[in-house]
Amino acid sequence: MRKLPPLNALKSFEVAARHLSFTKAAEELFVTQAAVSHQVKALEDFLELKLFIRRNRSLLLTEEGQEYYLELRDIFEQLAQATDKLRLVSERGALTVSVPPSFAILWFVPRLSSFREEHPDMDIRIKAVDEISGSLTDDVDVAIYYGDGRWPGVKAYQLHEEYLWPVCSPLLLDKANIQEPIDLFKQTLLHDETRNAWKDWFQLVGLPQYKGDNGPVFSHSSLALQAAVHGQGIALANNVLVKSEIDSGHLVRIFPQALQRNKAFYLVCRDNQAEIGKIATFRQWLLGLVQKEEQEFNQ
Amino acid sequence: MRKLPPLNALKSFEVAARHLSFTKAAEELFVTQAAVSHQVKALEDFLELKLFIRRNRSLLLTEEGQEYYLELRDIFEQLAQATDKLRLVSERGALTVSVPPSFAILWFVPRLSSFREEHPDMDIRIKAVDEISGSLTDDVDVAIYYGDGRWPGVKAYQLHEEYLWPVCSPLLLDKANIQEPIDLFKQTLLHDETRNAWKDWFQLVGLPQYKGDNGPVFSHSSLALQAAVHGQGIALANNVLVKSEIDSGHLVRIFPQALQRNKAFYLVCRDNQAEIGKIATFRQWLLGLVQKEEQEFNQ
DNA sequence: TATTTATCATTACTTTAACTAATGTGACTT
DNA sequence: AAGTCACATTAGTTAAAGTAATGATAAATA
Repeated sequence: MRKLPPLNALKSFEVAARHLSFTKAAEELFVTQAAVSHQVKALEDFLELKLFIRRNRSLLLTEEGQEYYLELRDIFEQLAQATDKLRLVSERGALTVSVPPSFAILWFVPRLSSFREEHPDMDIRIKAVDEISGSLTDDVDVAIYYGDGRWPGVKAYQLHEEYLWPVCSPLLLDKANIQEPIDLFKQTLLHDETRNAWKDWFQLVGLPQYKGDNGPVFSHSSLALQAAVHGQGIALANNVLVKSEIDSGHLVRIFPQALQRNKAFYLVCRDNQAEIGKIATFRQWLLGLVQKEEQEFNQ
Repeated sequence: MRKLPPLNALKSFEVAARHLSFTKAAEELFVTQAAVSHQVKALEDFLELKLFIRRNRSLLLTEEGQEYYLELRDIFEQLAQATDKLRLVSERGALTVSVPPSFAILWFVPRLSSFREEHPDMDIRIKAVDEISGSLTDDVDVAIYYGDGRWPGVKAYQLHEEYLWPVCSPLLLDKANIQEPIDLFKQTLLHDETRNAWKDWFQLVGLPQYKGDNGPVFSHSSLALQAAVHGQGIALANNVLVKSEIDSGHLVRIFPQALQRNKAFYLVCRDNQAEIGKIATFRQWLLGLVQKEEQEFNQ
């Protein structure tokens, strides 16, 4: 039927053309430079034309090579996308979600059983990651990001309205005689890595002179909350993350003032994958759950 | 970088999906059924899902397989096109032209030297073919078709206005005393395989009762003209094909009546290749030449 | 119901394609 | 002039693809 060029040679060519170097291409392909040289030569022999101009220290594409490369790049891109998509259209098999650790522990994992009930065929693989940037990598299908909702190349769906509340354990509240914000000056403040949060809160309640920088700093807000549960001080907690500890009575909210931060947790996926099978299923479940919980809260 | 599926396995899959049969796919790929089976299995293993549902006498695609197949088909189509194009963008290397034999001998080949002069880097490979249908095959880039200009999937450019003229050698005309069309009744008529041409011509000149079916039949009009040159009878000749023999005086036109047939020679190429390098170059030369010759004729 | 047939799967083996290691080549660098 | 960098080449190895033979299954046929 069709007489297609040697496909594996095309792959070598595409990579070599992208790097304009056989040596670098070989690294990317985990083969030797000689292998790339062979493959490119085989392709050139098949096509009966030169794709590269070999200068001694530099490699450049011929006109034909340049044109072919651009088309091949698109073709391989399409192939990669079609293949990605394939993995995601079926309801069976796993979906990998990257989640910030605190959100995972305090909110996401406790709610996962509801997903398993609704979608027993679909497994969720959770990957806790600290760095947002670049966490939507090859092996990750969707992610939870914390931020302002503006990230390039992705679709982001906000989950909750979020605030920061001062919280502490009921025991501490009993014995410490905390009536007004100014009473916190004598207390240990617990910090996570969101900088200046306490300072901003004191500003909010009309105490701008206090920096609120005493007390231990935890790498993750879940650790700060854990410390608060154990009566080690007052934490400034995200309403979403702290919800279950408040519901269970392990922590109490000690003032009505809530600090708004223009940041929230977002469900994030690649722009062009938003509507495909598993990803849409997962999004519907997650956004539905958030909505349901907010309705219950407002009743 | 990207983790692409095994490319050769994709090819086997695409063919198998097209035929819905491993056996037929194997035939197309010139391998055994087992080879296709292995390749498809390897692909399914890589993707971790089934592409086919194997029933005992029938093979069908799973939903995922169907979706993947449709995308792959497009991708391979694009690849084939990009590769074809590549061969044709460069001015170097050959362009293969399929030409009906008579047109080749009488018109095309004699004019080829002008092309070589204008485009010394570009070789023309001529393939004389009798059958128009399907002559624009894999190995042929452009073709000359004879017909009404309507063929699906191709671009067709008409070359000349065409008519049929009665012609014979000057010697025969001398000795045979031919004054009016009715005098041809006593002459040997030479036929090529365009059926009913003489009959139609007699109808044109008001002699519908004569079928004009005596005389030898030649498989190609060039042979009929060759017979006419040797004084063996009167031929009904295409004005384009006979031009050089008339110019040289080997044949003379014996009546002014010209039979119109709504058919002509066309330059034909694949729809989507009309504007690429060599093909456009060749078309410009050919159409330009035709136009120049017609201008000279009209002066 | 038994037999044949068509089609894909599987296994053990062979062939071919891809890759490697070592070395060569030519031009720029120092 | 010696060193280095990057691709080419050659000969030999490894891995992928393919084959041949056989097995399994279910539909078609007798």
